[in-house]
Parts: sequence; C-alpha cells; structure tokens
Amino acid sequence: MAKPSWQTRRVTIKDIAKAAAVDPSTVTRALQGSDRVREATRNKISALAADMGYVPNMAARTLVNRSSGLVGVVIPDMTNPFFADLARGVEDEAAKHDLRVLISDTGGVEAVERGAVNLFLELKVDGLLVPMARCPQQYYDDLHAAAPIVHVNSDDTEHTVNCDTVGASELIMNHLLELGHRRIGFVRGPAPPGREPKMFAYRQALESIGAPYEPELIFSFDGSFDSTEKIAAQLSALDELPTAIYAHNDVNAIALIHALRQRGIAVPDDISVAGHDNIQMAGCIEPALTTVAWPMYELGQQSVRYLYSLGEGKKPQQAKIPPPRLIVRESTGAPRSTRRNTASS
Amino acid sequence: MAKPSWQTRRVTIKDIAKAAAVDPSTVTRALQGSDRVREATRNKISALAADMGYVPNMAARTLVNRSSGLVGVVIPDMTNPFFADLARGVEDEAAKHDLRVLISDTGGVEAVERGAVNLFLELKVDGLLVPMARCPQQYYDDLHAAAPIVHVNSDDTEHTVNCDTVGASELIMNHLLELGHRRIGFVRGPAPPGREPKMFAYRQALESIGAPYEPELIFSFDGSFDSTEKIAAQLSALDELPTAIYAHNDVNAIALIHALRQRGIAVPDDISVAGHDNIQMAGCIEPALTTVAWPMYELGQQSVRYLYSLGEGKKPQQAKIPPPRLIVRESTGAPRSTRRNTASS
DNA sequence: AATAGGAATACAAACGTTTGTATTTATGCT
DNA sequence: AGCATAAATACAAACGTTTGTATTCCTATT
Repeated sequence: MAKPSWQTRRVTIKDIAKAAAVDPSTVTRALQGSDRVREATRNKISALAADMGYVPNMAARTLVNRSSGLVGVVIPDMTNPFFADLARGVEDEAAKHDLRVLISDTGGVEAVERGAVNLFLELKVDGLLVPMARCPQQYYDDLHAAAPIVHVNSDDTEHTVNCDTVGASELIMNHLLELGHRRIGFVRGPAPPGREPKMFAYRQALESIGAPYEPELIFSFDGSFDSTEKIAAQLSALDELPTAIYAHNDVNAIALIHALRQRGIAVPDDISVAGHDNIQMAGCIEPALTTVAWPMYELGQQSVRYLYSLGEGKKPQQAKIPPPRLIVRESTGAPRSTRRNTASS
Repeated sequence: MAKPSWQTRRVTIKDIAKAAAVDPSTVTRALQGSDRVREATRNKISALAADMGYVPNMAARTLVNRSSGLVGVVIPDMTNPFFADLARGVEDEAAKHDLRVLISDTGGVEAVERGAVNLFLELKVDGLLVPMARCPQQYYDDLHAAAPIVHVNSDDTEHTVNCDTVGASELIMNHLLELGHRRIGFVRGPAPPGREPKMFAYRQALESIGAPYEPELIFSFDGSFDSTEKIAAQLSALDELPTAIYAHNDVNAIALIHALRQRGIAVPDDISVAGHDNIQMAGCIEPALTTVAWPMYELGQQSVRYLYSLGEGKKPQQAKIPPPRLIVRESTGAPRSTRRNTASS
C-alpha cells in the first residue's frame, strides 16, 4: 500500500561492470579514484558511468559502510527564519567534512519531533542536531547512548552546543530595567519543563529589583500567528498594561506589535516590546525591534565540529562562540509614567 | 577520512531473533504485524524489540524494497517563510500516504541544488519536489526519465504542479495600473532563462497600456538582504523614481520598503510597493503590504498527490488549486502626480 | 629464458532486511 | 489411529555496495 514504487530499472555498478567487461569491485574502486586500477580503465569506467546515468545507491553503501555520511537537523519551526541561520551554519561546516545535511521540520510538535528523530536514526545519520528540543530530557537520555545527538540551544549539561542563554535574556531584562520599567510582561515559548532559561532570567531580574512575580503577566506563545493574537487580546484585557514585554522571539514580537497597534496600543509609547534572535526582519519593521542577536550560524558550525570530533573519538571541547549582543532599536523606550516625570522637555 | 563513525554496535533483527529463539524472518513479520506469526510470538518479539532499543535499518530495508518511503523537498531559501508553507502541505499530505519528508536547503545556488537533487536520488526517494528550480530545464529533462521529480511553481509544461503564475502577476499589475501607475519598476528574482512568468506579465501589462519597456527600471534580487539594499541604492540614484515597484516577493518588498525609508523615500507616498506570496509578516509591517496570496500549502499537498498517483501508475490529472488572490493593503496607492490632480479633497 | 615482484584485476563474503518456498508442528476429520 | 489440511515457523536468496584476499598478467632483473 505505502509503496508508490516508481520502479524504473536503475543502473547499478554491476551494469557498468558488465559494460566495461570488468568486475564490480573494480568499478567501485575506479569510481573512488583508487590507484589500484589503471588510469585507462578508470577513465573508461567513469565515462561509462556518466553515460549510463549511474546514481550510487546510498542504501547499499550505507549498509556496508555502516555510516551514511549524513547529518540530520530537526527544525522546530521552518517558518522562523532564525532556524535557517542554524541550517546554513551546519551546511557550511558539514561540507568541509564531506557530510551532507538533511532537514526535517516538526512544527514544534513533540510527537512529530519524535518521528523526525526516529527517521534520522533509521537513516543511520552520522550526527543528529536538535535545536530547542521539545521532547523531555529523559527521551533523549536513552538515545544518547546509541547515537551521536547534539542539542543546540537547550541548556543541557551534556551533549550540547550553546551560548549564554541566560546571559542573553539578562541583556534584555537589564535594558528594560535601566529604562525604568518595573512591571514587565513575559511571553514564554514552547519548551519542556526545566528548559526555560529566558524565564529564569526574567524571574531573577524581577527579584533583583524586588518586584513581585505576577502570573497574569506571563503569556504563552506556541509559535503560531494566532497564538500571538491571543496574547494581544489577553494583554489588552488587563486592568493595567505592563510597561514592557519581553517577547519569546522576534517573530512573536513583530506580530505582537502589529496586534497591539490594531488595538490602539502604540509601541513603544504605550508599551515597550523586546524580541529575541535578531532576525533580518527585526530591523525592517516600524518601530524597528529591540532584540538580542543570537549567533545561530556559528552554533550550527560548532555543532558539526562537535559531532565530528565526537566521531573521531575525542571528547570535544566547547569552542568559543560569540556572545549574544543586545541590539537596541526603537521598540523599547522609557515607560510612559517615567517619561512624564523625567523627559518633560 | 570522511568517516566520523560513531560505530556503536546497533541492535539488529538478528539479535532479536537470537533473543527470541526464532528466525529473523519471523521477527520481520512479527514487527510488520503479519498474522503469519502467532500472536503470542508476535507480542514477545515486539516487547523484546522495544526493550533492546531496536531501530530498523533503513538502508537494508530500502535495498530490498527498492523504495525508501521518502519524499525529498529541495527548498531554495529556508530564510523565506513562504517555503515553510509548502513544506507543511507536503508533510501533511505525505503522512496520509505513509511517506516521510526530508528537506534540503540550497540557498538558491544552482550547484547546491544539483547536489541536493543528487543526494535525494541516491537516497532513492519515492518522490522529489523541486519548487522554483534554479537549474535549467535541460538538467531535469534527463532526470525525469529516471526519477519521480515534480516541479512546483515553475511553469513547465510537464511534471509540474502549479497555479496561475502569470495570472497572479496580472492581478498585481492590473491593480497598479488601475491606481494610475504608468511608470512601474520590477524586481526580478533568480530563475533560469525562460522561467519568468512575473516578468512576462510585467512586460505584457506595460504593453497593454503602450508604456515603453525601460531597462533601468528592472532590478535583480538574489534572495539576500544585501541584494535588496543594492536595489534601493540603484532606485534612489535614478533621475526620476518610478511611481510603483512590483517586488519579487514579500521578503524583498519588506526589506525594500525599509531601505527606501532609510533614504527618505516614503511608501506609498513617494512610491508604491507591491509584493508577492502574502507571508504572515506582510500584514504586520507598516505600511501593511499589498501582495498576492499564493496557495503554497495546497501546492504542497497536491504535489504529493501527484507523486502518489504517479507511483500508482496512473497519469495524474492536475487537481484544482485555489487561484491566487490579490491582497490590497497600504503599501500601494495612487501615484503622487495623479493624486495631486484627482484627490485634492 | 626463467622468475621474482609488483601492478592490475577478479573473487567472495558481508552489511541488515524482506519474501517466496519449504519444512515442521498442530488440528480436525473419518 | 491415520491422514489431510492448516497454522506456524525456518530456510535461503536477493537487494547494491565495499573490501580483504586471491589470482592473473606484466615488466624487469638475473
């Protein structure tokens, strides 16, 4: 049933062998460029292969090599350009190691993530990258024993390539605090319990100024557009708006600013909004978004290096990754009340 | 060298067979849920497989089945959320047919596209989707004979799932014409020669009003951010601005509006800008973008159906796909000169 | 001219599944 | 109890590569 088998007879190494009147093993070696086969033969075989439209069968190759030369990347949300950066970093670095990259999109759904991970395991990938994993830590614990899985951006203690997640959020929170904000909202994103560095930094920042933790200022973003709409609705239904919001990421922030504007709430005049990630769009919108730049490309590169040295048997050391940078633009400003008092010029 | 072989001994069907004191063939059938094996045995084997952490070896399976159950999608630009829609459509429909989806990002580079296509061919995918292909038609001609490749959005005569590309562009061009624009710029995107329906509609629209084709109003977008910057620079260096621009896509349009604003050129007051694709962001920016909605999700779905019926041996007929819709927002308006005359209220 | 040594190529087994056929075991019938 | 039949399982070949070893064929040395 699940076998839409196009089933065109494909050219194999044996076909080439026959055509060249030579043994299959010679064909392999010729195609590998081995000097165990005479140059003349090698050329003849290469030409023949090209002519006949030979395409190597990766299944067979993987089977005997016990390795596929593949790196899998499990992307939680293709819709977010943020992850494209990761992918590019991975691809560029993988190319250097003769690895090829395959991507799977999970839409941030835990079950789909499981499926994607499984697919890659079945494919016998040489490495599996899982940025911002949705599955609980425990799910991966077993897998780590059997496969080269590296988390990206997930604050694990092991098997992870990361930069300072908490520090990044502190950048944002300190910025807001310095502007004079005291009542700050927070949009949390999808994440398994215990993997919320942004939330951690948020609460710590509040504590540092002795501000109370107000649960009604915590909103949930699931990655979808509608979800942001809902947040805007909840916000505007509040008795009193917070003076600032730390959004889960730039996509969320941009949509939020739009949804707020539609409700007559101006950014940053009525409320400041800060994002996270610094995607290209962040600088394009009006007001330009204050955010924190995240070295996703470099994380992609480093993940592959990590995997590679893992494959070589060495225990890889975490390489240096540029720290997150605060990008102050126009979407954040001093809170209205403060402004009334201080900036009456 | 390119063999970072993690090489953990993996559990195979034989191991399970040994543990269950049974033949490997029985294990396969048990795992398939075949009723040729007694229920008790079947359960025992399933339990064992789970316990031992068995992961099927897709290579072996593909080898004997001569089919991988995979669909490959070659994405030209992961950075553009537009393609995420396609991917989602593909995934949803593929799931219905027990097919699994793998994605490869090419960054719009022709050589990389070739590599991605090759990778998927080696993987013996049951279907290969190539939206907005960069490689020339001729490259795919040979391949069509040997593999189930479907183009999406590429105005081919065959092997393609598409909706009315030229019609979509006519929607935009007519809108601009109706607003009174006569001197319109056009941003062409990367595409192999002969595959530029937007360009075709653009020129045709100009002809229809007897306007001259002015080469200096044609700009080139390569997908990158910098590329849009360059366009803005070229534009503002012009002796006289066109009154409107038809951008290659929304990403391009959004960045362009930003770049123009930075140069003191207001949209739509000084120049109207229309996009293409209707990505989510398009409605969020200021001014909200006029664009044309493209049913990318449905195209993804239909592509998989197309592939599937191809696999079944039937010649698939192009299913109905919702037509493109014009979305008029705020980034387009009457040209300044016209407005002076007509809208003096 | 015989042969050692190396270059070029052939042979064969293995990778982990799947599947058609053969074999064993259990069941029901007379 | 004996046999036909069905149910359950075992056997073996195949999928397309790769690779270690064995074989053949030269070429050069004596």
